[in-house]
Amino acid sequence: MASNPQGKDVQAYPPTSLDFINRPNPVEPLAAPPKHPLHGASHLHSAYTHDLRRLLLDRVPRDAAGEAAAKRLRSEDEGSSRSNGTSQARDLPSLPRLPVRSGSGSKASRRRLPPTLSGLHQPPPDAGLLPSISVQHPRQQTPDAQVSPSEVKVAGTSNDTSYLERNDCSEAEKPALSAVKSRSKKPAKNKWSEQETADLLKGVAKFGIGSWSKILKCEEFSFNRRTALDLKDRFRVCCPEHYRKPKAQSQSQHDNIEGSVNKYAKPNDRKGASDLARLGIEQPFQKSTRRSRHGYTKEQDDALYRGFLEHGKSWAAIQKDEKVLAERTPTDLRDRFRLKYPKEYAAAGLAPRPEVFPQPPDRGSQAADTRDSSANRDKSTSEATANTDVPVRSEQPHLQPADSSPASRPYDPHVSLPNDVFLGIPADDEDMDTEPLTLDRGILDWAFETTKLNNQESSNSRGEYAPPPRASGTMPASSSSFSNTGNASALLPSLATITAVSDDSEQLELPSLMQYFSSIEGDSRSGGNSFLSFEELLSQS
DNA sequence: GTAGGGCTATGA
DNA sequence: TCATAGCCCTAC
Repeated sequence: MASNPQGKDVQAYPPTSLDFINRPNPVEPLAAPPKHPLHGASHLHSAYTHDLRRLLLDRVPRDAAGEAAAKRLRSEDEGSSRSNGTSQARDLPSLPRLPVRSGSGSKASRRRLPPTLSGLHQPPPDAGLLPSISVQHPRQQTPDAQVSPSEVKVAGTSNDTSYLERNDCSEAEKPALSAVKSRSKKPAKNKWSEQETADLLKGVAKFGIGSWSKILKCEEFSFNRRTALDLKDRFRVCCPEHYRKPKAQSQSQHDNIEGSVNKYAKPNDRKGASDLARLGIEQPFQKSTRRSRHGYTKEQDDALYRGFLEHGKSWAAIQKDEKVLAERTPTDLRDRFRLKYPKEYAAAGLAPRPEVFPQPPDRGSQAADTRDSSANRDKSTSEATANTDVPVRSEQPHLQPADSSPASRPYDPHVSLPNDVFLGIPADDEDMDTEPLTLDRGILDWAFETTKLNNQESSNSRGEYAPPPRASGTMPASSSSFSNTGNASALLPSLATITAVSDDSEQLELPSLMQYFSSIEGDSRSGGNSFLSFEELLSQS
């Protein structure tokens, strides 16, 4: 802590964005002086130098509010020097004010999010100007790389929620995750074009109803990011009369099917015989040879369980032994038992059922990779299930799998929630009242690993924060390391804990992304206590 | 015959 | 459009 000529303490580092964030709430001032978010050194918020204040005012856009603030400052300066000559007013910065909810009298005690955490899973608004911290594929920033404004905009408004698709969270964290997901997960509509529909119908004419994957893979036809499921759904809309004859015994169900078709299908979505003829489809569609589905009765389930107790996993023996299961194949029985009694199934040393989430090429990026990783995940969950004797599927019925879902994709810092609560992008204040912000757990891995590293390495005995190795240039893979490091999950606060902060003065202190940026930029100061200020970030861009 | 894992019908 | 679960394919 240095001293200015007036003898007052000033902070020993340029103000970072987090300093502005941690400015006391004008509604509910902090009882304790704020600390630096990285090394915990206290600094007085009222100790900004006059030069800094002038600098900040120069940076503030000279809109009406900015002019008013400048005028206010000037008048305060003059007034204070005229009146008592004290430097108190001079030392109080007149920074841009935090937004204060109008008419918030009754909500003045509204809980404030720990600002250090609230934006960590979000890139800065101009993230495209900064080097990638992607886990697996860091973006190659060439010196002449130009980022168009539209690209930055896309990064800031993406609907991608991959950073939310995690299944390694605790039960307490799930509500928070689902809340954010429900807020941000809104995939864009991908309407079927006439050409796509024509290709679909031709494909059905060629391969038959139900061969959706074959149609999808056939190079003869082209589809815009469709899955086999999409093809089936589209065909059901276009040709309901060809798709799965409704159950004869239930006229109401038949009505429902027709009703649902009419509900969603526009008149020109329905394809009649004339439409098919125009596409060169003269023959009726080949029906699927697939057996129709039959739900299991309680009697069948009981018989299956009984048979398993007697014959173990000899499904054929069970099928022969239980009359009520005569219509099922041994594999059917295996499938049902796997689903209905996962615990017993795992106890028999069998792998749990794989979870399938078909994705179009672009949504899943690389289908082959998805499947490979999905298989790996299944193996790992199988081992976990066998070891813990806990049915994985029944424990996590609503979670997307980590690998086949977007969760498996690397953490992408260029994907963010549409609002940044502290970097100036307008935020929906009402949402903030009811929905917690979430933090990508990968950052916690990193924090934990870094802390551990600092404790181990005596070279940094002053306890200073050490940035990640510059050579890697990547953030640590989050899901695997976190789920496998029980220590990390034990030492770090759960998401629920973070979002449930009730004491306004409590703020978790985690390493800043700014620090990381400075390290991968090769800043020689990165090992010390210097941090990139706004000025430096702007100048580097 | 069984296991692993993919495909797709069904209904919301 | 999606989640669920019954059905299916293939390797061993």
